[in-house]
Amino acid sequence: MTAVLDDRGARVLRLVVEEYIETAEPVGSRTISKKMTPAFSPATIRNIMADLEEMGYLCQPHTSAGRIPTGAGFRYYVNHLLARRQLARSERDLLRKVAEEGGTGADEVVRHASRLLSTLSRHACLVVVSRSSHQALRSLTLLRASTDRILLVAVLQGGWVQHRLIEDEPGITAYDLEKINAYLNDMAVGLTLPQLRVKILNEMRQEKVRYDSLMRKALLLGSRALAESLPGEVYIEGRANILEQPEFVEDVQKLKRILHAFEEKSVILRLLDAALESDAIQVSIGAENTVEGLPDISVVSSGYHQGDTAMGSIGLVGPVRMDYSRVIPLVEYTARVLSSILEQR
Amino acid sequence: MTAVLDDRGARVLRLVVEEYIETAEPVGSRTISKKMTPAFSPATIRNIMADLEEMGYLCQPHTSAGRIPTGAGFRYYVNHLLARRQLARSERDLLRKVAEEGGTGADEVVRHASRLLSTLSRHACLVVVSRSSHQALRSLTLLRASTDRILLVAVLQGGWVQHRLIEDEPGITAYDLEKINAYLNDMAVGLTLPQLRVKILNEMRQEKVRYDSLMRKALLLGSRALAESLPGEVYIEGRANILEQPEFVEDVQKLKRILHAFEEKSVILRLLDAALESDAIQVSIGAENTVEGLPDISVVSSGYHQGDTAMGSIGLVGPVRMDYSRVIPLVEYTARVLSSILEQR
DNA sequence: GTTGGCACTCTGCCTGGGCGAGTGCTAATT
DNA sequence: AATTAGCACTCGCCCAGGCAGAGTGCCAAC
Repeated sequence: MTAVLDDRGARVLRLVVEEYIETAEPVGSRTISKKMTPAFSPATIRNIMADLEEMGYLCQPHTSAGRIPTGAGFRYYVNHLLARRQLARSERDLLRKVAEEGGTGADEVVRHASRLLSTLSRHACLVVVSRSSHQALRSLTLLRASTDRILLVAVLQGGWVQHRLIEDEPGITAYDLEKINAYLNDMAVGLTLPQLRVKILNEMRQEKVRYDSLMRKALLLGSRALAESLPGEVYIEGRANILEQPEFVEDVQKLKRILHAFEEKSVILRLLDAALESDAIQVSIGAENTVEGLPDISVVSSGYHQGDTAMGSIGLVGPVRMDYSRVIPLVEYTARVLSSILEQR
Repeated sequence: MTAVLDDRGARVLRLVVEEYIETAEPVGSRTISKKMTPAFSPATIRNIMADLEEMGYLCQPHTSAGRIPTGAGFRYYVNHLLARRQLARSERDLLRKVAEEGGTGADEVVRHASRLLSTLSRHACLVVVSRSSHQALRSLTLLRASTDRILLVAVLQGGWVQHRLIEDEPGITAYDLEKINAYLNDMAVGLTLPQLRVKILNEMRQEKVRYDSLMRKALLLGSRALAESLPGEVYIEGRANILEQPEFVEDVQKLKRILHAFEEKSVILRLLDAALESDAIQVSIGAENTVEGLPDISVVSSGYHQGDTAMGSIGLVGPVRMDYSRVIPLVEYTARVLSSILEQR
């Protein structure tokens, strides 16, 4: 699979890929011949291209059209041939500046960055904000929301706010609630949500709890609130950008599949899965991603973090024929900016 | 404009519209002739259709094709000819059942209903949850979110929760915050947010406030938190459904415009504007809506409410050639279910 | 190893003719 | 006076055929 190419072959492959990225049309030997330095005649190029085809890097949509890169071809290109284009200073500044003005809440910042990234890249941008099980609690408050519902508000390290409604334990007065708040807060602050959950379950087994009905209520409410882990948030910006890609517009089936995928949170999560735990950039080309039925898209994604804890991932979705040399640095830089902004809070 | 049709004309118009809704193709005189009871020959139908064209209800895409209804034709159909189809009992039950299981928070319920409506109708469904200026506050709480930020949590009548981060007034201790909470809560409960805002501004002018620094801080925080009214929420479900419509698929420009519109909150708001304050169903056909540049879509929408206060609106977006006889009752019923579910909390 | 030449293949595009659907008009019919 | 049959006409659509262009593979020459 990973047959190594000699210098000439690599150059041709690179030119074919880049030409194809630009035009979305099969690339012929003449075109490459003109672009090569040192120049070779079309005939020579044809020979080389035939070799590349044999190795599985190129293919012909039909006899006697030009060639287009295969998935493997793109993969080789990304792994070995990619000249990572520097972002223009103006773009870097724009990204940083706009992202910094993104709003007060951490969620807003993330969303803002994603919108910006989608505009700059002209691709659809997905973001996952994983409700981190690593963020420590800064405060935990229960409020009465209605006669039979209580609102749990959790503020996490770094400006993340979560709330959740829980069914009420009957007979909790406002006064009780205050006590319970104080009690839970004492227990909770500094822990992560999963840690808190374990702690609560442990406490509940303690002897003393049996005799203190208030404590019992507090623990019950707490355990109920944390029964399911808080779900992550998913944002998508720039969906309309997928219509900029001729290969999607020409095939409505693909369009449908992509738009459908965008409506399922679980699918998005799987698309950005790879990037979640790592800060390195992840490139999934064509069928490489873990989602069945989307063999025509590439995902370029990166995790972002807050201090030491992974917070989520951000990524672009486009056709296999993506301009990786531009998209990769864009995503990389955005993730970095995001991390650095989040760090400051 | 509103030229009244005689019985025959009305029948032909109705058949043309319904046929066109079904097939998306221009409708010829022969087709109508076969469907009419009592039957008329194609020639007669042609005469009638020519009359309808003169009145502006029909038009021909080109000489010697069949006819398609104009916007005015659809309008006349909706206003005078529409046989409102009953929803199947199964659909009604499904809608009600699923919507009732929609979750704990009011937002979740709304979102759920919208998702369901989009599936049943096979159109894109928009919902606006207007952060009502009519909902009374049930509680108002300030929490420390970080060293220089405070979190405002507002619980409104009926299970709506809002939060917002505000910049801190320096030097507010946890103890202060508790006092401030008690003070603000006293003032706020039972008022709507705009009312509270006015009250706060009034209080600030009072003499006594000058001498009580805590009160001053409280009012300052309050006024800052309410400086901008809380924005509404917008949800869109079933975007992929617009690809089910041949007229959109065939024209990428339309597709782009629609998808772009879906990415702008303000545009969505304007699309559902008409329905916001009224509980009656609103039908905007083609260019009738208030958004420039979307002359090809129809919006069928209805407000929903909670008790006596309007909460927002829900609507379907599709091509002008929508099956109004089905879509209208669907939206109507969903809005009603939504209102009744919200009432129970 | 590289190149020029050549025959071949395939697509895209244009053209023209035939077909079908639909129309408008007029004259005949009821 | 309303309806209908008949007829000539107009388009859009589909298909076949032809042509141009781009590209290929192979072979022989450099």
